Amino acid sequence: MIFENKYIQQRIEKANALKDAGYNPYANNSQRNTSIEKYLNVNSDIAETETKRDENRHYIVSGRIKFLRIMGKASFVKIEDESGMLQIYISRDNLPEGFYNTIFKKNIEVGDIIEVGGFPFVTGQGELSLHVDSFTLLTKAIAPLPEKFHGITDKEIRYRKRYLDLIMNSEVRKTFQIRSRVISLTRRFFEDKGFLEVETPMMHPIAGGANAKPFVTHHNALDVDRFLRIAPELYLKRLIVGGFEAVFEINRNFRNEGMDATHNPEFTSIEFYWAYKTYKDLIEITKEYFQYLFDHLDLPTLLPYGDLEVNFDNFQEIPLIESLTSVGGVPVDVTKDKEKIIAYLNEKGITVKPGMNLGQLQGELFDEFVEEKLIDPTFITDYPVEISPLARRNDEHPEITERFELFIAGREIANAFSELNDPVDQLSRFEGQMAAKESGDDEAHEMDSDFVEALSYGMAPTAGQGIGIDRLVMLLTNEHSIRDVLLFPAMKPVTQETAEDS
RNA sequence: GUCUUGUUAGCUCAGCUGGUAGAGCACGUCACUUUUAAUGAUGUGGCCGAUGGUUCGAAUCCAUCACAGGACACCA
Repeated sequence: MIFENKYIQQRIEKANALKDAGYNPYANNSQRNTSIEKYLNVNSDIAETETKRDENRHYIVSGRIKFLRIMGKASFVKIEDESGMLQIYISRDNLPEGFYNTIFKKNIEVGDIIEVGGFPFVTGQGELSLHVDSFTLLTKAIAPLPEKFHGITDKEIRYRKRYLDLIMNSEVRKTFQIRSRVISLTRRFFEDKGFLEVETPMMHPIAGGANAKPFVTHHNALDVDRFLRIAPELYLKRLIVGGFEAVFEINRNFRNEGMDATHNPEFTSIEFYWAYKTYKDLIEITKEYFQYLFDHLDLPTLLPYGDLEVNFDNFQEIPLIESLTSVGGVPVDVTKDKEKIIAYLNEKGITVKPGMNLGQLQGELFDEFVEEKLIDPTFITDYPVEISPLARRNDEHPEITERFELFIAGREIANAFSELNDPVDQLSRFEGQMAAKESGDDEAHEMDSDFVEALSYGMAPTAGQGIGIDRLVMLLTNEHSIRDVLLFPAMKPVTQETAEDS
C-alpha cells in the first residue's frame, strides 16, 4: 500500500481534520496577484522608509512552505514559488479568532502550498518580508519533504523522482531554464537566418543518417517493423532535393547503445541543411551561433568547465591529419601509412581491429591522442573519406572530405560537411558500408536506395550540420553528466516495478 | 559488457575485529510575538536493498542477484 508510511498517515489525518473544520485542503480559488520575485522587486524601497513598512500596499502571494519557525503566538515561514523565496510573518492576532492555534499550528507544515495576503515590511534582521493578514491552504502535501538543510543528494532519487529534486534544489530548475532558453535561442537564430523548421519522421523504415544501432518497433496496421530514427539527416536532404533551401529540425534521436555520462538512449540534436553553401560557410555560421548564444545567455566567453577554462573567443581550425602531429604528437611519417600507424598504436599499448583501412586508423589516432586535448573550440577539418560516408569529397584531394567536427572541452559538439550530392558516388559509398556490415561491423550504414533515387533527381550543392543540444547545454551549465541536463534521464526499472508490471 | 564503491528511520549520515540499532533534521507533545538550518524540554519512529550460506549468534563475514555512482570498454 503506497500510503502506509506513518508520516503520510499522520498528514492524511491533518488533511481530514482540515476538511472537518471546513477548510478544503485542496482549494482551487487562488487569488494570487504577484510572483515572489516581483513582490521583492516592487517593494525593495520599503527598506529606505522610516517605519520600514507600508500598510497601504497589499499583495497576495503563493508558494510551497520550505521553512517553518513557530514561536508561540507568531511565526516566520519561508515560501517558495518558481521565481524565488519569500519570508512571511504570521501572528495570531492578525488572523481570525482561533485560526492560528487550531488550524495553522496544528495542521500546516513544511511542503504544503499556501496563499497569503498582507503588506510589505522589513524585519529587524533586515529581510523584506510579508506581514500576513489572510491565510489559505491551497494544497496539502501528504508526503514529507526531504531534510531541509542537506536536501536530496542521492542521485538515484534525484533522477527517478525529478520533481523532488526540483522542489529541493532550486539551482536544478535554473539548469533546465537555461536548457529551455538554449533551444529557444537556437530556433530563433536559424529562423532569423531564413531557415524553415520542419518535422520529419521519427519512425523510419531504414535507420539511416548515422552509424548506430536502432530501437525497433512494429506497425501493426502495415505489419512492418519500424526503427526509431537515429538521425533525421536523409529526410532533411530529401527536402533540399525538393527545393527547400534552408531547413532545420530540433528533436530527439534514439540510439540503442550504452549509457554513460555523455550518452542517453534518447537525445536532442539540431540538424540544419543549407543549399548553395559549403562547410566553410558552416564554420562561419557556427561561430556566429555561439556568439549569439553567449550574448543572449549573458555568459562570459571565458567559460569555466570543471577544472578547465574554455575560451570562446579562440576558435581554432586544424585539418585532421595535421592535428595528429601538431596536437597529438604523432610523427608525420606515421600518420600517412597504415602499417606504421598500427605499429605506433601497438607501441602505445593499443590494439586495433584487423582489417581497418587508413582512414579508420587515422580516426583511431585522432580519438586516442587528439580529441581530449582540444579544449578551446576547434574545428577539425578534412576527414578521411572512409569514415565519412555521407560527405562530399574534396575536389583536389578525393581521399578527404569537406567535413569538420567541432570539439570543445575535449568533446565532440558538432559534425558538419558539404553534402555528397553525386548519386553514383553515394550508391557506391552505401555499397562500401554494406560490405563493412557483411564483415561484421553491425553499425555500418544501411543501404537507402530511396535516398539515392532522391539524389538522382539532383540536390543542389548543400552544407549540413548536426549539433548535440544535450552536450552543448552541459558545456554552458558546467554539468558533467548528461543526466543532469535531461529532466527525466533513462533509468533501469527497479525490481519491484517489473515484478508488479508483469 | 568489465572493474570498483555504495545501498541502515521520510531525508542526511554514524555503527571498529560478529553479541538483536544510533545521531541530526523531520514528525508528536509542551514552552516561546522579530526568527534565519530559530531555540529549549520530551517522545514516537527501523524486515539494516533481496536471497542463500558460515556461525550458538550476522547490519557487520562469504556467495549470488537487483539498483545506483565512478572508471574503463562500446558508441568514428
